[in-house]
This record gives sequence, structure tokens and C-alpha cells, in this order.
Amino acid sequence: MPNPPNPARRSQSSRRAILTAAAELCAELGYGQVTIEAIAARAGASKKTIYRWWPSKGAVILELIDETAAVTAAHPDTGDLVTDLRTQLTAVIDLLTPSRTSPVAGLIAEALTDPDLARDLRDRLIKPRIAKFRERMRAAQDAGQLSPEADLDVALDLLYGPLYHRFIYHLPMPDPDYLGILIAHALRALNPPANAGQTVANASR
Amino acid sequence: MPNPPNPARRSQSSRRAILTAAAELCAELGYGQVTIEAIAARAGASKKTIYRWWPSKGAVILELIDETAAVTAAHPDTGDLVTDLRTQLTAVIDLLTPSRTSPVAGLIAEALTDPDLARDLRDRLIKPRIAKFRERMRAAQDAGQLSPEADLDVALDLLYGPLYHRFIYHLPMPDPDYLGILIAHALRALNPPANAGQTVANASR
DNA sequence: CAGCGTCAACACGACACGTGCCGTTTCCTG
DNA sequence: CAGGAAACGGCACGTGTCGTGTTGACGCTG
Repeated sequence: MPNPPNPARRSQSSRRAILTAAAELCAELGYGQVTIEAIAARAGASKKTIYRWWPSKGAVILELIDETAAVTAAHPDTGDLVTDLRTQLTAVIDLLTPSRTSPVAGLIAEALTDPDLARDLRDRLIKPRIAKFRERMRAAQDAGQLSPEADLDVALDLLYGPLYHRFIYHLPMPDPDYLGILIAHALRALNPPANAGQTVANASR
Repeated sequence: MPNPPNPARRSQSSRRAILTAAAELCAELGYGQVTIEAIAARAGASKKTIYRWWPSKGAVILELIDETAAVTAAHPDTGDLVTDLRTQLTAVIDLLTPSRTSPVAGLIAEALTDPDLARDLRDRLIKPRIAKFRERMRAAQDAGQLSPEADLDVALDLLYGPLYHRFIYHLPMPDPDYLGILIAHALRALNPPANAGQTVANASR
């Protein structure tokens, strides 16, 4: 019975070698062509070592993305909400644009068919970033740039949803002009005029 | 050299057997566990026959979905835009909810890593449905339920985007109440008040 | 009735997976 | 400073799926 390994005795040099090898192979071949065997070979590590610490290829890449994307996780706050949203959404568009050999697309695809990986992706990568988004939006409410009654769940849906809809079906990503139009529409929806209450009640049956 | 096969001589009984076998296996095992070999075995067909007419497993499933989803492709038009949007979006939510053994999720995942399949999915399944959506929205404009200046691309993004964002990250799908709130927000964004022009110009820089 | 193309059946090599075993190295413990 | 447990690299194995190749039977077309 292989007892659960002891993290204290883990070789950090192997871990680093495996992660950098995975990063290089993703950049060279694209996520789909990367195999555990190739990672192990390039890292000078044993497959057994990889399987000891990660359950799947996706888990390795998830940890890789988590490290490299930690820098860009924070939402900017220049004081201008529209500018900051544009900056943040543009960064996400870059991550999701398939021209780059970004492993993000491959990881998302694998998570769609691997429930364990999906849970890790959601809890370790996405939820913290959603929390950051909510912080930024609440700051905008405090600054008077967004209605205090604005529904922040709806804000997330309206602002980020279009990107993923287009990503899934390989539709073209918004260009800067259209992104501005999208942001304007979302903010208009979130900053209701005086008669908004009646409209909402009507639509929700 | 295997010349391109002659569609006129194609065996329709094999085609039907392969598609129904694929449907049964998807329902029993889920998309990910279905293999070309299993489809061929159950259909009483040869793998070679499948590869002669379809380039991949995904292409078979795409044709299967295209047939079965043809019935539900049309947007309803009861005359009430909000009701019809709710009906249509609820149907899409059902397709994307992972609890069902719907092959849609698996097909989308495979298309993310297979450019040829992605093109077929977009052109054969998605674009016709987007066209239907635009027809319905234009009818709403003609009926005075939607502003004639409403941007129908934005409408698609705001209404469908949230579903895919949640689908990708395995976040919970909107319940009926929240779906109503989403529709209300989208329609509010699309039906600008008098001062809308200035807001749009501001956000798009 | 002749022949071309599709058909089912089976065999085959290639590839990646995940695991087991070996001898070696590392590092904590007493 | 020894002793040993545990992680390590290296290697080989069995499994499963893929996509292709080959063969002979069948049926439609001209």
C-alpha cells in the first residue's frame, strides 16, 4: 500500500525541474501534445515521481499556471472603473486567445471531462480571482462609480461571460472598440435608472 | 490512394447503425468513455467504415447532435420576448448541465483541442442557431419590444455569455429567478435611455 | 454480366498510460 | 556520526486506444 507521501521530504529540485519542463513543452508543442513521459524525460525525473505528487497531467499544468499567473491576478485600481475593467478583460482575452500556445485553453478543455481537475481549477484558480473582482467592484461602489445596489454576481456574468462564450465556440474575441461597448452596456445594466425596479420584477416573472 | 469515397454509394443502414450505437453508448457511458472501437462493435460495422465517412469520434457525435437537436433549434415566438428568452435559455442550460449524460459537454471539450472539429461545430451547429437568435430579436424590434438601435451582437453576448462562463468553470447554473434577473439586466442594457449615447462614447474610450 | 466501390472482419504497429521493481541518494533521527 | 526510512531516477511491463493495411464477399451501375 503506497502510504501518502511525506511533503516535508519532497525534493524541491525535482518539483522545479518538472514544472519548468512542463512549461517548455507546452510552449513548444502546445498543451495537447505534452505527455507525462515527455515531461519526465526532459526534467530528468521519473514518471513515478510525477505520479507521486500529481494525479494527472492537468494537475501539473494547473500548478504551473497558478504560479505564473499569480503576478497578474490582482485587479488594478487606478480609480477609473472603466479603464481598469478594460485592462483586466484585455488580459483575460490574451489568456484565452488560442493563437498563443497558452496552456490555459488546454487545461480548461481537460477540466471539462475530469471532475477532480475541474474542482481544483475552480477552487484554486477561479474563485480567488472572482473574489478579487468583487473587491474591485465594491471599491467602485464606495467611490460612487457604481450603484450601491448593483448585483455583483450579475456584473461578473455580464462582463466575463461574453469572453467565454466566444472562447468556447472559437468566435472572434472582442476588439478594443467592441470591448468598450460591452463594458458600457454592462455598466448601464448595473446602474439602473429610477424605474428599474419595475422592469426587474416584470422579467423575473 | 484511397480516393474520396462516393457518397451516392454510401450504406445508409451502416450510417444509421453507427449513429444510434454512438447515441446509446453516450447515454450509457458518457462521452468520454465512448471509443470508436465500441461504436463499431455495437453497430456491427467496421472501424474502417467509420473512418471512411467521419474524421474523428467528435465528428460522429456532432452529426448525432445536429440531428437530434434540429427539433429544438427554432426560437419560440409567443409574442412576449422575455418569456421566449427564458424558454430558450432554459433549454440551453439543460444542454449544458453536466448532470445529464448529454454529449454536448464532451463535444465542446474535444473541439477546444481539435481545430477541425471546432470549425464544424461552429459552422454547422452554432452559427445557424445564432442566426435564429438574431431573427427572433429582430422580430422583437419590429414588435416594439426592443429598441431598434439595440446591438444584437451585444445581445447575444450578454444573454448567452453568462451560461458558458458558468459552464466552463463548473459554477452553478442560474436558477429561474436569477435567470429572470439576467434577462432584465440585458434588456435594460440594450434599451438605452435618452442619455445612452454619451455613456457608450465614454466607455469605448 | 462485368467491374468498380463499399462493406465486415481481422491483424498490425505506434503511442501513451499507469504501475511495479530495482538500486541509489537524501535527509531526518537517535 | 551512524542508521534507516523514504523519495529518487531508471527501466520494463501490461493495457487500451488509435489509425491503417489487407482480404474476400456483396451489391449497385452501366
